[in-house]
Amino acid sequence: MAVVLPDGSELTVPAGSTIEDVAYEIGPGLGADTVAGKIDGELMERHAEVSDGDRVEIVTDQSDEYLRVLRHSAAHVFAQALTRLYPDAKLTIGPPTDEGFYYDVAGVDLDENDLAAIEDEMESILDADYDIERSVRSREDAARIYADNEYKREILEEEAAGETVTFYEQGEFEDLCQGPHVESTGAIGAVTLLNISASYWRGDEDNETLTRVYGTAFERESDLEEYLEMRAAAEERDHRKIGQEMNLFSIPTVTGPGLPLYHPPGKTVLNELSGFADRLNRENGYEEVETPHVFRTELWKRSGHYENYKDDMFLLDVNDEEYGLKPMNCPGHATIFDQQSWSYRDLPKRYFENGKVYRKEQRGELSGLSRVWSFTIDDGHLFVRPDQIRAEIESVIEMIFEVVETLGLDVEVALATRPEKSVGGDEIWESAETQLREVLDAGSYDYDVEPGDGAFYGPKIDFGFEDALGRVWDGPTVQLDFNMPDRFGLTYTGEDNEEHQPVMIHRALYGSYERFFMVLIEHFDGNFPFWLAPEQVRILPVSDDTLGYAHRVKNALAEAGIRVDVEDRDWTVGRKIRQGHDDRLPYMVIVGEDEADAGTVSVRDRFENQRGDVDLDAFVDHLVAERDQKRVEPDFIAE
RNA sequence: GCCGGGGUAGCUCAGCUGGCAGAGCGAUUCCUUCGUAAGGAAUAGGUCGAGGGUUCAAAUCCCUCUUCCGGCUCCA
Repeated sequence: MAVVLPDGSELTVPAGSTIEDVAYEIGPGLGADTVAGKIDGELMERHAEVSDGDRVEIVTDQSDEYLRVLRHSAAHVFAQALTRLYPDAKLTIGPPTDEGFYYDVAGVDLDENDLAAIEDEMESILDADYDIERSVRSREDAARIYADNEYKREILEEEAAGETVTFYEQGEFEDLCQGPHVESTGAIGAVTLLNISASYWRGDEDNETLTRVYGTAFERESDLEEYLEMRAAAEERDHRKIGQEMNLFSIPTVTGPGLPLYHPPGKTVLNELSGFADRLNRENGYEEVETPHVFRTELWKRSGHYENYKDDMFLLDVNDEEYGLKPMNCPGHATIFDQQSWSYRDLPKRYFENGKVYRKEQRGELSGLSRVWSFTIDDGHLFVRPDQIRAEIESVIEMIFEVVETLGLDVEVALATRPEKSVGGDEIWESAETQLREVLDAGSYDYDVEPGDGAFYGPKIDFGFEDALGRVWDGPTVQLDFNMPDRFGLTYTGEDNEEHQPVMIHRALYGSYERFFMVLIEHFDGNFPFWLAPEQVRILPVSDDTLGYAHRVKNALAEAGIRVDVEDRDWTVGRKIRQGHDDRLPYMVIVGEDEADAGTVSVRDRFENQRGDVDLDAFVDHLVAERDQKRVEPDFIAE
């Protein structure tokens, strides 16, 4: 039989060959270095058998996947150390992740103070350099070994397919595991435990709570140090920290959880964002509407939100009648559409609202601006004929990419399909999902499919952004909805003079302003592009003698619509500059006697570039252009 | 909602094996009028998240609540 190698060539090997055999077939050096392999892209143990036609890739300590293998082994080292210190601990699963590994355990009560001792034990296991050896046992033997561990027995029963299972041994420790692993514990150069939390057995909240310990491992100590420094740097970019430093927003305890307050500088940024969205909406034929924050629950019974999300809504009793704060804007917009009759010639109808919504999310979920109880969606709802669906979705995706590219963000695209809890028939869902998929394919966008992740009323395309710590959050979205128009009885008159049902498209360019703000703060580390910066320019007079000229310069900039202030505190110039950098200003303007006499300014940007003897009008012209073109970085001095 | 860790001056934090509530920054006042990343001095500033308990005595120990953080689960 033959397997296909990464370079596309075919290699003939005897039937029953393993990955390691394939490697030896390629060359004895490679065979000896083989740690694991990939069959059709899936990471496998090096003893795994290959089949005819498989795409086979050899993993050595030079491969990208090696780190994953090493971290899996590090998880075993953790388990070994834990078992030594806590013999009653029951191991469950301990996989590698993108950043490191975790191990879920039961039967122990750990807190963060216990990690240091476990880490010490792990170090000594690395030093001991135990060989990591694979062994094969019968399922009966394995079950006997795990007589006291119901979790491992459950894994044996449900997940181990064959009559035999594999174990990996290192020193006195062994663990049921499919591998692959590194040669010996000494191959793991550096290991650390990061934090401790809870998880549920098999990820089901009805199951027992397990203790999850997160850690990471590297080949070299220097790599670990680099990683820890990176993490520390990422923490510095945390939007909650920067939000405080730049006076953007606060979420005080007294106002209730997840209810952010925007301070003037924060609101300034939000206004710029909504202005940008206004322009895009106007250019794309949207009409702005406005709806109240509270409605009769009757409305959400009609839309289906009440049935699905009643427990997460803020409900009010008003004169013995139930009202609720709006968790979504779409029922309001559908109702507006329903207030008059429409011809097929009127469609598509595109409504838009910066609509504040309220959702009583689970308390443990709230986090800065990324998960909140009150947030504003730049919410658009399109009422379209079936033949208009594709063009409208394409247009929305173009608008989203205009935002993403203007700001230089990285975005992940995902198609989310029908969830378990959903309304509407099979054909409707099928058709909706197919159309979204076709648009994505036609535009040759890279995207993942997330089965079951759609909204209850329809499938959607989600656009995700990473925060400073690499967590992905949903931002922009396009959702196709055949169900809401049905529930609201929406119609238009067709060319045939018959009544037809329009299709609804829900869309948001930012998602929620709150979350998008979080993404921007962390992406730019608070160093907003000029057009977004709360304070765009600060004038620093060298001494009080030039305060008057400083104000004249300020007025000249303010007249051009620049957000500008004069630093008039009794400080040295050095101190003022220091503060200006701490405040993340795009530009500072220093004015002293020389500038006052010449009618010029001295400009300093956030990159510490400076240029003196600058003509004021030329500077203003540049700022206006930089603002209007939404350039990402201050470039007056660079240009 | 679940597990773990936190909440002390406007901000960042120390104090928490019980014994007079602290520092730096910021603010205010005074001195200084300064040329590209922190000039000097003085002063003010606190219901130690809230409530209850133990104690001669609680920021400190115990309980309840609240809120934040890290994960888990959830996310229209």
